[in-house]
Amino acid sequence: MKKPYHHQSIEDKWQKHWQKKKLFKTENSSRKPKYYILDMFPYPSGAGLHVGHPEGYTATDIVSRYMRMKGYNVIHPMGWDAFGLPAENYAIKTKIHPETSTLNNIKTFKRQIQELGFSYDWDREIATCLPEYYRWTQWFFRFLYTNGLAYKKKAPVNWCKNCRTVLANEQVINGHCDRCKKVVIQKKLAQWFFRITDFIETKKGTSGLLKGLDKIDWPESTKIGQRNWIGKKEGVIIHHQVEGTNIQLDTFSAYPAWLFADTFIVIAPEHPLLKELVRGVSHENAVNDFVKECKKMSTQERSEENLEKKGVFTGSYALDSFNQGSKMPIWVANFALMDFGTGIIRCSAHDIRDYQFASKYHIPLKEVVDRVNELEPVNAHGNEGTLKDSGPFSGKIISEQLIKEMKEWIIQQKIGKKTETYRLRDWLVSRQRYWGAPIPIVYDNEENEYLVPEEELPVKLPTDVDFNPTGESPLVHSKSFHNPKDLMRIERKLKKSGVMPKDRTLVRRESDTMDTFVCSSWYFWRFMDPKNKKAFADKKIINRMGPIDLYVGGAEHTVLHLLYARFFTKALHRHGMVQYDEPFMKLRHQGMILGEDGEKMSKSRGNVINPDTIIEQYGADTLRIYEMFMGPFEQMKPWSMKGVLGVYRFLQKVWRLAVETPKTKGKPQATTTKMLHQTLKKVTHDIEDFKFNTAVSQMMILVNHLQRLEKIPGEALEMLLICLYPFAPHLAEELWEEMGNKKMIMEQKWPKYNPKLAKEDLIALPIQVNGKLRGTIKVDADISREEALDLSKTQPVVAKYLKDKEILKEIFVPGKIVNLVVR
RNA sequence: GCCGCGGUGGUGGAAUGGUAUACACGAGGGACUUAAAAUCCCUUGGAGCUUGCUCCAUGCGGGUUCAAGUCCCGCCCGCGGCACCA
Repeated sequence: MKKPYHHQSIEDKWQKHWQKKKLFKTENSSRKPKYYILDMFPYPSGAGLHVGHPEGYTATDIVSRYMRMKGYNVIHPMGWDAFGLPAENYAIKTKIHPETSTLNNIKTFKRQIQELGFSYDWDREIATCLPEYYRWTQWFFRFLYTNGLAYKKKAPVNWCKNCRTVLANEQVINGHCDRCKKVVIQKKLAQWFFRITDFIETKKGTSGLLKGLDKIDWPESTKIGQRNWIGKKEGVIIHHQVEGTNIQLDTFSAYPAWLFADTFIVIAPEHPLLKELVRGVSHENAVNDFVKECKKMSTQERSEENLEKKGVFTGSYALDSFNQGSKMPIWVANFALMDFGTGIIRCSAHDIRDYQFASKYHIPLKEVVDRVNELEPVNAHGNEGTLKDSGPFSGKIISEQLIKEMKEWIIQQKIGKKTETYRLRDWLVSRQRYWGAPIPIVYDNEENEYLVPEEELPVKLPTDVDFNPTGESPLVHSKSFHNPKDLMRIERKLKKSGVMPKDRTLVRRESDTMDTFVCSSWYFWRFMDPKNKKAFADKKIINRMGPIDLYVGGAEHTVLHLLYARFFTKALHRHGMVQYDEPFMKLRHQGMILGEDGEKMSKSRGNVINPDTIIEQYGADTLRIYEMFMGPFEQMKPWSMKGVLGVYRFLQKVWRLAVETPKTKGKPQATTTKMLHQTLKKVTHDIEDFKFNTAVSQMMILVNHLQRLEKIPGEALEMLLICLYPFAPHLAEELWEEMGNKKMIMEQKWPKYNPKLAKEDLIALPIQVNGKLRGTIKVDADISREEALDLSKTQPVVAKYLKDKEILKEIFVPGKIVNLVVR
């Protein structure tokens, strides 16, 4: 009876069956324990699904199917991160409305994802660009605003001339736009910010963005990435009086070892105190010119590594708090940055940058450590040397302990205080773009801002817009967006509630939209209660179904998305809306899949693999298993068509085993039973540890074994199919049915392996002499020490090495090894 | 410069301090076949010779240990992140 493995019809059959019967629908009311497994939802790009997507999705699908068999109520949803620049840029080029292209892309993505047979509950599908979703994104804006966590500020912002929009700090890579790679410049604009910095440290019972990391199961490198991004530095602030005035200048120091060496001070050109420091007309002119020159430069130019260090003397001196009686000239310098420390720096010969600056302008320097090499300035961050000319610290060797003492001394002497600085800034969320959620704010004739009342949400995106970027949001010129009738209605409501004075009139809406990262900062809650019309999600439900037990996605979201989602969770927690203050309990990243040439897949290189082609030729089950078998989940790895074929052959082998090999009802032989339990054990542990590649190889070992049998015991086939099911659900389901089972394989319980049966009872015990392998003996696994040693010594291959030697030491590790140390 | 990750056969990779190279790919040989494909079986880290034994191999150099791919110290190389950071 020959019947070929026909993957197309099998996969089509089971996918239809699953969908028609809604077999993966999750009820929030289930009595089973919940387990929430989430993929980072994709941006539905025009290019369609990338082979990198199914890598993560297969992993979560394996865990989902496994956990369901273990008796959990698994919530496993999928949706679309559907707002964003690419759709808008596409609209500019082709005049196709972003909504049209996005919905089209979603269709393609959904088809492709469904063809891979993932067990998503499609009744929970969401798309962030739909009004019923972004209504709640706007609700979150209201929530943050109401609680003082959203504010508008005129600030120098990162501006991309090409995209004609503001970018968050996180979207500026080396001074270049994250999207178009063009140089980013600074521009002063009124922008909306979220107060994420209020959540860095633990406060009011909500763990901070730093502390919270300690209690979650995330890759250590990701935690470190978040800590670095937050960039907490503990140090001291030093106070200085400006000579002849009451002005106080504060400088920051993270490492106070060299403070006695400092001889001059530099201040950032943007610093508000600068004006008050300028003395005399000539200095005033020079400073004004210099500030103007600095303003002309872009961030990129100003942070160029070998930018010429430039500065101008202000005419003022600060009194040195360390060296009594000394005066420190105050300079404006282009390397002093307003957004680090206090914007003012104490400078010394022990910093290469400061040293170069001082040499150029002939500013006197002082050294507090003897230099080894006269030509080189001592590195400021080195931690070697003995201090001299350093007040009470002269003669002491620099050490962690000494730094501590110096900090204490500074506080005692009242010349400074302890402080922390952070790299993290508040999150700039305004975007001068169309394809995003409108910010729910209106303005009156005096430019006062008001929140759009909740019942007026969603503030819908209009369709009468011109996409060509002008630097203003396309919404500015939309007539329907600023419809006077709507504004009057909102005005009446605002006046009625007493928020807005009677003598004013609303004139316009806020026409900026929100950063798409806002939409993706809360989507995991919407999945829990996607149809809710009264709230973004029911409070009881988000406490019941959350937090996310397992979150899987690319490592490129190490900072941005993960930090923002944590911030949202903490904001809700602080205001009593949710019981947990971390959203993602366990996080794993999939490694990037490279092209066959070992390079990143890209259209221009022509090394892109289309999942559709693989599915058509080899089937979804092959693609799924291949991507798991490629290598360690989190590791980067190149694609191999030959490898795909190998997996396909494996599945065909399984097929033939089940369909062509005669079955027997009897108990499997001892060796087969052993291998079954070993496989079950390994697959169980490997799924839980995300070691899918070795789980697959163990199943291959089992299949190779079974293939050699004349008849295959039914029990063995059953167990193999159960192990295989999470990986290749279509094939497993089909063969399960083929075996004559009435119930589906997905309804089976995940069997517990028998540790006794999984254990080998006869082992090949290696015998070493002086650590070198000299032979192995077949023995009982729990052989005694004496027996093992005796047996070892009498082995001819071993005895040869023991002849005329004195045995110094006998090592026996039960079940592992014998080592005889001789001389 | 700082932080993180990695370096094992021809290739992807496996290995709680305990037989390094599982599993897969590729290659070679054989069976089946008129032939090919498919399938199955055998061989496959390197070197040497006396062909079943010896030596050498986990980026390099040291160390700890009865025993190191694994732990420690010092380097080299590749990848990723941050960086005029006071």
